Amino acid sequence: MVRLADVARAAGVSTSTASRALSRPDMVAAETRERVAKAAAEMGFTLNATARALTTGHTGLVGVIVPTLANPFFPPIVTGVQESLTETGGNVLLGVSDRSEERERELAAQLGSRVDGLVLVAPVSGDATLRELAERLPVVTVDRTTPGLPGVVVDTPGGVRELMTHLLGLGHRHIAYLGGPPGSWMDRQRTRAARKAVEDGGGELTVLDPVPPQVDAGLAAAEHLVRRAERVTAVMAYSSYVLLGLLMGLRGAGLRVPEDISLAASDDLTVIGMTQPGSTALHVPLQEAGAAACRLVREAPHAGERPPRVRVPTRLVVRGSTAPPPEGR
Amino acid sequence: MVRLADVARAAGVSTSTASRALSRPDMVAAETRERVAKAAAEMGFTLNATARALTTGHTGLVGVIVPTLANPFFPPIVTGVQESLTETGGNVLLGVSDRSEERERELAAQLGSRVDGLVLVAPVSGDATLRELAERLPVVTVDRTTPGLPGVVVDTPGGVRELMTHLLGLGHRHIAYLGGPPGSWMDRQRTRAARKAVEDGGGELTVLDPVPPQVDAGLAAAEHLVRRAERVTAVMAYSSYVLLGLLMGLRGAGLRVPEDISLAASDDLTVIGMTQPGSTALHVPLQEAGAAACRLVREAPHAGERPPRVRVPTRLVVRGSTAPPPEGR
DNA sequence: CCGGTTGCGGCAACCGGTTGCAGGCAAGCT
DNA sequence: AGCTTGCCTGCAACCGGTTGCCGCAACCGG
Repeated sequence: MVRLADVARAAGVSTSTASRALSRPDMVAAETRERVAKAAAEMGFTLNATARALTTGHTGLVGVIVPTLANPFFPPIVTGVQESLTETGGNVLLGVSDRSEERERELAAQLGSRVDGLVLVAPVSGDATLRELAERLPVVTVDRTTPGLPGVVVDTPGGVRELMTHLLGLGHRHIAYLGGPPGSWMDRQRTRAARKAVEDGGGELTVLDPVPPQVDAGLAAAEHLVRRAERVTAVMAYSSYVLLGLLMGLRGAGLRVPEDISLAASDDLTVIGMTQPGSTALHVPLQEAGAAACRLVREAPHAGERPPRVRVPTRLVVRGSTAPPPEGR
Repeated sequence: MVRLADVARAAGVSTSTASRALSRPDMVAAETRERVAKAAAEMGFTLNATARALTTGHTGLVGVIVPTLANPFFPPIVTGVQESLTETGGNVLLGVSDRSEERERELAAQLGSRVDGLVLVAPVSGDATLRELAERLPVVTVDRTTPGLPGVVVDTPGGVRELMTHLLGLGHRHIAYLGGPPGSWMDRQRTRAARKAVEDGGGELTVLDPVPPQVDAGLAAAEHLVRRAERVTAVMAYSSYVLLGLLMGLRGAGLRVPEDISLAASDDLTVIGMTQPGSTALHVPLQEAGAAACRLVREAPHAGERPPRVRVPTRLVVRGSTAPPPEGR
């Protein structure tokens, strides 16, 4: 392994000069700089990032701890961080917590001494633990807030409102929300936002029983819906998978989408844009959320009295599954 | 930031002893060891991974470079590496190449000096570039082989054979393969394997025009299929999305799955297990592939004359979408 | 009772860079 | 011409651990 000292010798300068020639070019005469650069290139030299990190105190790495990569919700967040980091040559040090608090803590400890900051996505640890962690290095949470810590959240309530406004604008008055997962905090948020938006718009919201995020759940709900189809003219499903089931089930019962009934989802997995017709959905800008988190980490205001909060807006993607209700409804 | 020297002082020993007490416990008297451990715990001390890496020469990190995280194919591979690494307290340093050769090279250079080895997933760089890289640190490719380098590949041809054998065993004789993406090397592999398996089994394979991995493509193909439905009794689609389209399209045309026609896919995205009935598919053990790659990297035989190759077998998951053909076919 | 082991702990060099400080030199100023 | 100024460069300390080697003390057997 060729070291900086070797390059320096080859270029006939001291290691300090070689170091400066490579990392602070403006501090070195042009001619010297080029001699060093040439020698480095010829010898295939790269600065050793570890050694560099040791002296400078920062590594250029950001740790990202996610619950899992199996849920399509999380990879885009990682991508967002990575992308934002690329601008400055940084990289992502990944941790997967499997939603275990112990593992999360362990990962934070492991990564802590290698990174410039930590992005915790939907962390399971308690507020106190997180705050303690934040005393040692910059920490930002995503999709969760902790008093005293900077955080990034997606404005789902705002998005739900926009989606409902879209449906109301098309003329729908009887709208159903098929929510879930049962008992989830997020679901309550969505339900509340949906109800308020629909009622403010002069409509009526039917809140169906919450279901798990699976296609069968949508199929079952479709059956249930068919009976009340003469009243409900539009359905918002909270999950793309559920929407898929709904779509299949309603079709199976002979209903047309969107002519007889409109469908929309409050997330936007790839598959949903590929149905026929494409389904209207709430695009959740997870990648931007990741990038925002990365920026917050690097601005590194550690813990402050008014930690910065970023709320990233969703975007309504109108595809073919929503249309005005049938005549006379 | 509390350093080892501080702990040592608090415990009344030298830093060397403190170091050994923490990293090589058996070299130190039990009583001393405990005194150090206690001091470390009280002061909230953690060994600085960067400094440690500098002296020991290994970091405990493995770099994983993937083309993207947006394709559901790749995250499981990363998870596999991560999981295999967890056993020894290692972590994953992630790179996303966006399928750009330049970016890939850049990432390899950046990560190279921070990791103990590199897992390149479906790399786009040429063989020569990869071999050159492998001279500097252990490199393993996944889903691609390069002469002289260790690699992990998924045995898709073997899987396709198994899937076809399953269909033949059910009694199907006229089977169609709906492949793609057009022009892909992998598709040719699958086509060849499928043809051989079906013909060996006394059946007849219809190779449909390759399509892009999208639901609409499946819908369109379904229409096409309906006309020849009296001949073909089973279809293997190369992509879950395509299968989904097929399923919708065939149902729309009044055919029942699996009573009238059997469907199967040669990959196994989450959504496919959630159709009604669940779809038979070839489970591709991406996570195991990642874990295998990680093991290879750490055995670190660098480049050798007979670099180790791991071929991970697929697993046929029989769900409800395949059944014997209708009577008399 | 003595020399030889054995076990434990400390000294100091080292990993591969970075950086504060000071010296050397040439150009600029009076 | 003499002195200041400013630009480059080198010296050496340092980042935070690890580890080869040596010394010391206790313990062993003869």
